[in-house]
Amino acid sequence: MSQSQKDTKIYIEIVKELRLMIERNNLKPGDKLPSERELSERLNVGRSSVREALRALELLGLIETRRGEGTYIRDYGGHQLVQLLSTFILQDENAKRDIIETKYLIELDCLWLNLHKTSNDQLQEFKSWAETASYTDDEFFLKVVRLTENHLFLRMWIILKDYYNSLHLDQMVPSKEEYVQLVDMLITRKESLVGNAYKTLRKLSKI
Amino acid sequence: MSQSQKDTKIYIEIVKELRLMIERNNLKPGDKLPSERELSERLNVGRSSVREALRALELLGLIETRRGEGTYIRDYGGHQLVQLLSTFILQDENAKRDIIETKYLIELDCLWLNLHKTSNDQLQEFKSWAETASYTDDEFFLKVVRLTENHLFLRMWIILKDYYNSLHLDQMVPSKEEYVQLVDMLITRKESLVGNAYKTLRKLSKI
DNA sequence: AAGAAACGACTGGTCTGACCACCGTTCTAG
DNA sequence: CTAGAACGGTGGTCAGACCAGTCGTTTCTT
Repeated sequence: MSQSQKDTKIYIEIVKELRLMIERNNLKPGDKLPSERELSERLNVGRSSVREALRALELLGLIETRRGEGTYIRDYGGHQLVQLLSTFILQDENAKRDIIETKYLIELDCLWLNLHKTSNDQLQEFKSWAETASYTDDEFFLKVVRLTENHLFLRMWIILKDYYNSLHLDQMVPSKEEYVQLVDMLITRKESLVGNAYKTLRKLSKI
Repeated sequence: MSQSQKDTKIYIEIVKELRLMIERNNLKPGDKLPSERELSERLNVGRSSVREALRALELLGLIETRRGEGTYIRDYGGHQLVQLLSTFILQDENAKRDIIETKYLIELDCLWLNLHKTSNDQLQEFKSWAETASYTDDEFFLKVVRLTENHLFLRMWIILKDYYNSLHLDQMVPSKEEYVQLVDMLITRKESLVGNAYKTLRKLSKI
C-alpha cells in the first residue's frame, strides 16, 4: 500500500489502488479482480478494509460480486446508485430543476455535435431508423448521444436520464413525426432549425 | 434487521435501514447518526457489516465521518462520487478530446443559461468585477457557472476543469478585454453574440 | 478559586481469525 | 463412463481485540 497518509482512510487508498490496477492492466468490464484475500495480502491491509472499498464500489455499480466466484468489473450504467441517490437526495426541488435543465441542455449539446460532426451517411441511416423503428424517448436520444462518439456525454446523459426518470414527471410523449423532423433538421445542418425542432419535441417555450 | 432475504447482502439492508431511519426521524444534514456499535446492536448485525454500509454511503458523499466524534449526515455535494466516477470512466484514449469538447460545451450551456436567466443587476455586477479584478480563466468561468445556480453544472464543470488542467494544454491566455467583451455580450442578451464572443475568447473556429 | 493536566468514556479505524455458503474442478466409487 | 463426493478457492458475516482521536469530567497544581 502506498504510503497512506495518516489522514487518509485505508479504504480510500484501496479504491485508488484498484483504479490504478485497472488502468495498468487495462481491465475491461467483465474482467476479474483479484480476490479479497489476495488484495489484502498484496496491499498489506486487512481484509475488512479491502471489503469496505469493494462494497463501496459495488454500491456505486462499478464492480459486481458473485459469491463463490469472485469480483468483476462491471459496465457502468447507473443502476442502484441512481435509485439510491434519488431516494436520498431528490427531495430538493432545486435538484429537480437542475436535473431537468441539465438533461435538456446536454441533449441539445449532443444534437449540436451531431450537426457539426456526424456524416451524412450516418444521419441518413439514423433517419430511416427513426422513421421505421419503434422506440422510446430514451432510446431515441441514446442514439443521438451515441452518435456524438463522446463517451463523457454518454455517461453523463445516462446518469441524467436515470435521475430524470426517477422523478416520475408525466410528460407528453412526442410523436414519431417530431423525432423524424428533428433528424431532418440535423440533416439540413442548420443550428436554429435543430434547436427549434428540439424545443417543439420537448414542448418547451424558452427552455 | 428486517428478515434479510438470503439473497440480499446485509450491508444493502443496512443502507436501506439507514435511509428509513433518516426519513422517520427526519434527520437533516449535520445531524448525527447512531454510532457503529449501536447500529450493529440495534440491527443485530456485525459491526463490520455496518461499516461496509457506512463506507459505501461515505464514498457516495451522503454521510461524513469524524473519528472520535461520530457519523453525520452530509449536505449532499457529489464530491468524490463524481470525481471517482470520472476517474473510473475517463481512462480512455479519446477521453482527452471528450474532455475538451465537453468542457467547452458546458461552458457555453452556462453562458446560455445566464443569458436567459440571470438578472441585469447580477450581470452588471459581474461586469464590473470582470473589468477591475484580477482572475484566472478558471476563476472567471467558475463565476459564470455559479451564476447559473445549477448545482449539477457546477459539479460537472469543476471536475471537467480539473481534468482539463491536468492535460497541460498550452493555451493562449485570453485578454481581459475578451472576458469583459463576453460579459458585455451576455448583457445584450443576444445568443449569437455570446457564442461568438466565447469562440473568440477560446480561439475556436467551429466548435 | 482558576487554570491546567490527567483521566475515562465513547467513537471511528484497522486487523485477525474464525465460520458459513457457494462455485468449480478433481478425484473416486460404482 | 458417469454420478457423486471431496477439496480448494471465493465472497459473506461475525466477534473481539487494539489503536487513535474527541470531549467532558475530575483532579491536581498554582
